Amino acid sequence: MTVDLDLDRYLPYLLNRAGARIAAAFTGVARDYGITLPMWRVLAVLNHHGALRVGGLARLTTIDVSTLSRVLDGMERKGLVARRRGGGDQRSVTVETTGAGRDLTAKVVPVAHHYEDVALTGFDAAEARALKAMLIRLFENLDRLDDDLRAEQRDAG
Amino acid sequence: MTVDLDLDRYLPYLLNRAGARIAAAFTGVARDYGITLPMWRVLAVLNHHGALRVGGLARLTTIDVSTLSRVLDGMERKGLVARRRGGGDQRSVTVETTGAGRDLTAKVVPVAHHYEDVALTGFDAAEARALKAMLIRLFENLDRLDDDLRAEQRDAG
DNA sequence: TATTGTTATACTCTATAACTATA
DNA sequence: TATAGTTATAGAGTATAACAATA
Repeated sequence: MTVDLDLDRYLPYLLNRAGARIAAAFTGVARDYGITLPMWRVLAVLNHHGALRVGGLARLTTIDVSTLSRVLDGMERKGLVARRRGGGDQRSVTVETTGAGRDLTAKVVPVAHHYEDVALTGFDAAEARALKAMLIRLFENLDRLDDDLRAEQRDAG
Repeated sequence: MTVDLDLDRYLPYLLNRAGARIAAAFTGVARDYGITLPMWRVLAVLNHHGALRVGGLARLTTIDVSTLSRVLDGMERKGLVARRRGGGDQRSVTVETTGAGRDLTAKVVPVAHHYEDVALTGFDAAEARALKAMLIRLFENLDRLDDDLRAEQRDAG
């Protein structure tokens, strides 16, 4: 080891490895149902939160707005979601699932639960809870970091 | 909520969100040093494990072999790594960092540590250890799942 | 015959910026 | 002027399969 970075205990590496594995597994599932992984993320978020504006959907799916716009194009072509302008602010676009979108979601959700169960094999309920709580704290810390970086750039620019 | 999938407690979602955030942050860092995130992953793995064959490097970076082949093309053009054929099996190609690659790694590692510290703000040492241990178990469970799926496909095909 | 790695190809995602419409 | 979303575009990653060389 030339420089001191112990990958086996380096959080971003461990997070990426686990995330890549679970994403790869679910990419296969999504394909079985004729969609991509980002499309499944959109369906899952809409299922949980109901109709959302594009910006909010982008934040909740961690998909960039411009990328999401194209993902939604594809989903509209497949008849899974519908976009409508307005709802107060006429600049905004609200996205909601169609009946077909909800049907597909209902089919995939049990598989999603199964994969989570497999991932958590050997974890007891308390451990699983603790893991999820820590992932949430991690995300919030990084969220704050993002804000700080933006503030620095604003001050510098 | 139409179907029962509580995203706020759904592990793959939480993992993806945290992973996406940390990847976005580190994509910016990598760019500051003139490389991409996958290139940084390659440098970090080579730094930790020493010279590796392409296959092993692909496994340890969670980058597909064919994708990695192109990433390495770019890194060779930048003079960060060198490939050499052989070392026993003449089909294999061994990848190692150059002096410039090691210099760059040495510059990025402190930043990597900083980002880990920020991500773990508010975690005590025991919590951080527990989180990392659980991420490793998670990965191993999914690894086994991957093997099982491959076995099923083999049996089916 | 199977495996290692590269190459071809086509597709998806990503990121920046320019643009339209509205606020 | 600023914001919401789309579109243009170029690039980077991904996946499958075909391929060359070696085992």
